[in-house]
Amino acid sequence: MALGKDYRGQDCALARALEIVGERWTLLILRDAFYGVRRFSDFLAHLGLPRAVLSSRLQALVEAGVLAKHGCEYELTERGRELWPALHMLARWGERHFSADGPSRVFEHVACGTRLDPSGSCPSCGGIVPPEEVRMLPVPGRPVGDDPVSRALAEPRRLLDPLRP
Amino acid sequence: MALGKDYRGQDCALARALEIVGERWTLLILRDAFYGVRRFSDFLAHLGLPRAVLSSRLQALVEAGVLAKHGCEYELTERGRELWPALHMLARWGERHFSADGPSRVFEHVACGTRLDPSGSCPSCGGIVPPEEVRMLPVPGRPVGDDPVSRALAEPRRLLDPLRP
DNA sequence: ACGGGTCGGTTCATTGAATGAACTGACCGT
DNA sequence: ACGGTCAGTTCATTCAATGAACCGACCCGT
Repeated sequence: MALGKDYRGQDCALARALEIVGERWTLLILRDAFYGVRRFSDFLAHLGLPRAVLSSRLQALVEAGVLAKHGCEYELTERGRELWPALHMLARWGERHFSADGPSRVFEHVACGTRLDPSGSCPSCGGIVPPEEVRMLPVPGRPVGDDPVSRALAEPRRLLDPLRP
Repeated sequence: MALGKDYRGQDCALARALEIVGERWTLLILRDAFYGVRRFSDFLAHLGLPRAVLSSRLQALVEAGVLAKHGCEYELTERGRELWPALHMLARWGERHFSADGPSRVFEHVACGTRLDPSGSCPSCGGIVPPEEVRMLPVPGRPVGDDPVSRALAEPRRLLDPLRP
């Protein structure tokens, strides 16, 4: 964004949220974090954004308490993990309306194997499923990128499980 | 955002969604649309963004089928109204973590008067409440802007009800 | 019919963020 | 000591955001 990333004068919770996660690339960085990406070079290779931007975004997210830096790994905090339902809803909306080829990944509740509904709830258990209890399953037959992250995400994975052992 | 608003090469529904609603100001414009704002000058006065940016965003949203232009009014389409739960969740997240003074507005289910939970569901009826069935109630004692929209939003309103009669 | 005001934009120069390539320095394994 | 990877920083270039000025259509009162 250009010229001031803030939304001064808006007495509105949405404006506060967008000042943190509303900049270009930020929500995609967080999506990767939910997929288990933790290292600078992995974000870089998978998202293809400029290094300077990634560095700046990670720093801002750590300052906002959304990510925490442990050594050279960035991990979602509780505050960050609470974004999962909103992120999931937004992604399902994009999928319904703008993904010509249908979903590229589906999400299910680990406990019961039921596919989540668009709101992020488990239809059989009821209620929003936290990310630790969600498994992501790639839809087969999709092109797979040639970076290590894309290859790792071609296998089913539980959210938040680190990509590297 | 600068240099390409798209996220090429991401086979991801979230990237598709962000190409539509991920640019600066866009989600705030849509929030105002849920509050009943429909006219160019009302968006302008309430958000305080440059006219050129508002014009460009409204045009893009119409092209994407999120808004529809009727005469000189912009209205949410069904596709646009489906964004409500995601928008609400993001706003509640911002409110929990970054609104020092607590909520400035609260939201209740018109049918039963119950306050919505953070996921946008009605605790007593169960299930996500569509925006037509949500009433917004401003919290008293807040500073009110001096534009017509801010004054109108200082009264309780049902979402999507046009601001002007 | 004319003049003034509002509305819904477009045009334009300036500013600053995003981009991408090059560079730096720490750490590792051999 | 050497080469390679990793995690950034620096820097020139490009392009979107900003804000002010401008423009035409429409309405209203005279």
